[in-house]
Amino acid sequence: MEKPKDKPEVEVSDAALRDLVGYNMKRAFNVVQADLARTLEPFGLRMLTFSALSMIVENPGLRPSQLAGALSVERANVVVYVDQLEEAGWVTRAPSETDRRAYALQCTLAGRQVYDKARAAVRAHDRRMLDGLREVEIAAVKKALMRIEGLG
Amino acid sequence: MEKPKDKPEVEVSDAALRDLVGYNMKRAFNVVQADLARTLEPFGLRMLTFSALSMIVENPGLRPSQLAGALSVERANVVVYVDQLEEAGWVTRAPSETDRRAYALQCTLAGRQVYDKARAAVRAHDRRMLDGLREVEIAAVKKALMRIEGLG
DNA sequence: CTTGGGTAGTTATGAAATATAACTAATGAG
DNA sequence: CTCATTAGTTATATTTCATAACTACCCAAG
Repeated sequence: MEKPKDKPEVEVSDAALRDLVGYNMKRAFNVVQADLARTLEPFGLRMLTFSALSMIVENPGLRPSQLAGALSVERANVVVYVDQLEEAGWVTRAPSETDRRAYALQCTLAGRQVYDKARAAVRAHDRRMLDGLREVEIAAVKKALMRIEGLG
Repeated sequence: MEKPKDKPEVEVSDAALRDLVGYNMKRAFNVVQADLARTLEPFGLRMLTFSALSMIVENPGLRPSQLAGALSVERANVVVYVDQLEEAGWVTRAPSETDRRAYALQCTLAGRQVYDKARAAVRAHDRRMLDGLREVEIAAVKKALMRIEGLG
């Protein structure tokens, strides 16, 4: 049997995987995720705490279980996000008027201020990620992504 | 001060996040990842072990450190993937001819067979994810994803 | 040849994200 | 009132991924 040669200098090919949109999506998303984390870090936010804060700003009085549904995460994990946002003084847990088990999540003035700044930074990050793409291409990407999401 | 109302029945809006391509990408990728995991599970493969196997099939004699670079993961994690592939009898660690520290990764006949079947299933999964999109749109998505990846 | 800095693979470990199970308190239908 | 269900929480397990340190080895300078 002939010995297997190793490839110390030759370029590694991933052509078979490149065919797959999922592979390209994972690699692109890794880049986006890393850049977004760097973008949010100065604000003391992470991807999911920023998303949660955004949801609370957009939907005042939102309840944790609704937040879990909107973010597609478990209720148990939402507790951690809200804890962090509450400790930072950006979100409050007000008692619900209609259900004594539930809370109405509200964002504070400080929360609104950090959100506005973080949102501007995130939008700049998003534009950076799309740099060099034409509007029609961006639209195609958004449409495709939302269609894919709808399959799940 | 007026009491905060909660929103027990109203639909939760994520419009601010929907503007961001990164948010749409994360949600779409979650769907893709879940479907891919279901697709690979019957073969005893996961996303990264399938990717590793594909790389080894495409690049016989590949070395673990090269595999780490190609997959953008740490060398230490590659050990785990190769361990799994080796235990399943799909990949062998042959001694390198040129460097006694290194291994030349080879896929076995059984490895090639499971790869061919898994690859067909993954390609079907990929087509399923793109169902309803036109060729031009798919091309735009691929181009955009590769461009975004190039920023990292 | 020898010596020292760097590299390949491995191991052990830690950090972070995410999921599961069980608990308390409250709701709401019958 | 009773009881199955739900909201929020807690504790815990799992998984993923990165870091540090180790051995064996390579290689180039002296």
